[in-house]
Amino acid sequence: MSTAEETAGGETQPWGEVTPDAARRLLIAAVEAFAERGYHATTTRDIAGRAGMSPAALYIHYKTKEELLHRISRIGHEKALDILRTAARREGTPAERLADAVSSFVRWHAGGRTTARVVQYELDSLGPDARAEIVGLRRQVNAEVRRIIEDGVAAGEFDVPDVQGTTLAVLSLCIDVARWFNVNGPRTPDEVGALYADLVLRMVGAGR
Amino acid sequence: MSTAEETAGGETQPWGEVTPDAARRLLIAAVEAFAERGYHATTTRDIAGRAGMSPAALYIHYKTKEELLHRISRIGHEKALDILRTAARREGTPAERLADAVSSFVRWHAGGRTTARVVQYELDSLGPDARAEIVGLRRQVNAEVRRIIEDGVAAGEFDVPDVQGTTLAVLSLCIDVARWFNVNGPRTPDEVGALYADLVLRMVGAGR
DNA sequence: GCCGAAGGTGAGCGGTTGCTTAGAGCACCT
DNA sequence: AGGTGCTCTAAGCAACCGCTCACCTTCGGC
Repeated sequence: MSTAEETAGGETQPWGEVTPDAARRLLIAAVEAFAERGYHATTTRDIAGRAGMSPAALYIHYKTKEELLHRISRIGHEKALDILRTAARREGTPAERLADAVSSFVRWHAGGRTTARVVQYELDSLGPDARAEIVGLRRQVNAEVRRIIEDGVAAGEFDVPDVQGTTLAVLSLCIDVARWFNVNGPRTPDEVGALYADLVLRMVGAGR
Repeated sequence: MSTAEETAGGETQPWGEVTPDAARRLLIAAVEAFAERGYHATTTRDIAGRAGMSPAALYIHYKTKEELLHRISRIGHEKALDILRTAARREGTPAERLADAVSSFVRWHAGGRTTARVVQYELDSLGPDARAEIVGLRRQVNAEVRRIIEDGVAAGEFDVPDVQGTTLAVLSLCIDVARWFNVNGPRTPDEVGALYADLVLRMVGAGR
C-alpha cells in the first residue's frame, strides 16, 4: 500500500523509492521535461514549474540539474536490468527465456516511453563519473542477454555465428523502440513486444 | 574532380553541394559539434570557433542556428534515401536487394556516424515546418524498404506476418547503429553491415 | 583609381541560464 | 514561550546564450 508501483492509468511509476514527496514530484516533472525537450533544452524553472514549486525548491532536494538526470538514469537502468534478470533466470528453454526477455524489455520501452527515452538517450549529457557508473549497468544488461543466447547455442537450439554482435543487435532493436514508439500509434506495447520476440527468435535461428 | 565525395581518410563527405567554401566549413563544424554535444548544448560560438571564424561570420551564411541543423538534416536524409533507392531498384532477387539495402544503409550509419547521429537523433530539435519536411523524407525511406519486403513476400521468398512492423524493425535496427557504433571498437562498418544483412534476412525468413 | 558588392570582425545588446542567498512559515521538542 | 530544524519562496547574481550592428578588408569591373 505504501509504495504502489502501478497507477490505474497504465504507465508504470517506478519512482516509489524516491522518498520525500516533493523530491519525487520534481523527479517525475524532470522525466517528462527531459523526454519532451531533451536534457539541455530543459530549464530548471520548467522542472520546478511542472512540479508546482518555485525554481529554488529544486536545490533543496538536488544539488544540481545533472544530479536529477543521474538519479533518473540509475533508477531506470536498475529497473531495466531487473526486468531482464527476471526473464533470464526463470525456468524454461533458452527460446522461451529469450522471448520473455525481449517482450518484457520492449513492453517497458514502449509503455514507459517517457522514462525510457531519458534513460537510453541522455547518457551523453551526464558527466564522466556518472556516465561511468551507468556504463557499468549497461554492461550487466548486455551480459544478461548474452547469457541467454549462449545458453541457446550450447543447447543446440540457436544458430548464431556472432554471439556478441547478435546480442548487441537484439538490445539495439529493443532500445530503439523508445525512439519511435508512439502512444497514439496503431500498436500497443504488448503487440510490439510479441512482434519483436518473434523477430528475435528468427534472428537467433530458433525456429530451426 | 570538382566535388569529390570521398576523402582518403575514410569518412564520406557528402557536403560537396554546400557551395561557398566558408559555408561548408561552418556546416561541417556544426555536424561535429552537434554529434558530440547535441544541438541544444552546442553554441554558435563553438561552431564558428571550430571553423576558424568569428561568431558573427555564421550569420552571413545562415539565418539562424536552426537553419544549419535543417540543412544538415535534409542533405543527410536525401543521401540516406539515395542509398536505399539504389539498392532497392537494382536487379536481383528480393533477398539480394534487401541484403544490399541493409548492408549499405548500415555502412553509412557506422562509417559516417558523426553525420548519421545528427540526422537521426536531432529531429525533435527542428521547428514544426522543418520537421514536417524531414518526416516526409522519412516516409519515403520507410516506403523503399517496405517495397523490397513486399516484393519478397509476393515472390514467395519471404515469410513475414507483419510487413509494416517488420519494416519498422529493420529500419530501427539500422538507424540505431549510429547510436552505439564506436570507431575505435572491434568491428568495421563493413563487418557490421554484413552481420546485419544476415540478421535481417533471418528476420524475413529468407533462409527458407 | 575609384566603386560597389561580398565576406569577415570586435563589441555588445537584450534575454535566459543554473544556481545562491536571506528570510518567511510551520511542525515539533523541551 | 522559546528554540530548532526542515521546507519553501522572492529576489537576484554572474555568466552565457543567440543574434545584430557598425565598420573594415578584399577584389573584379570600368
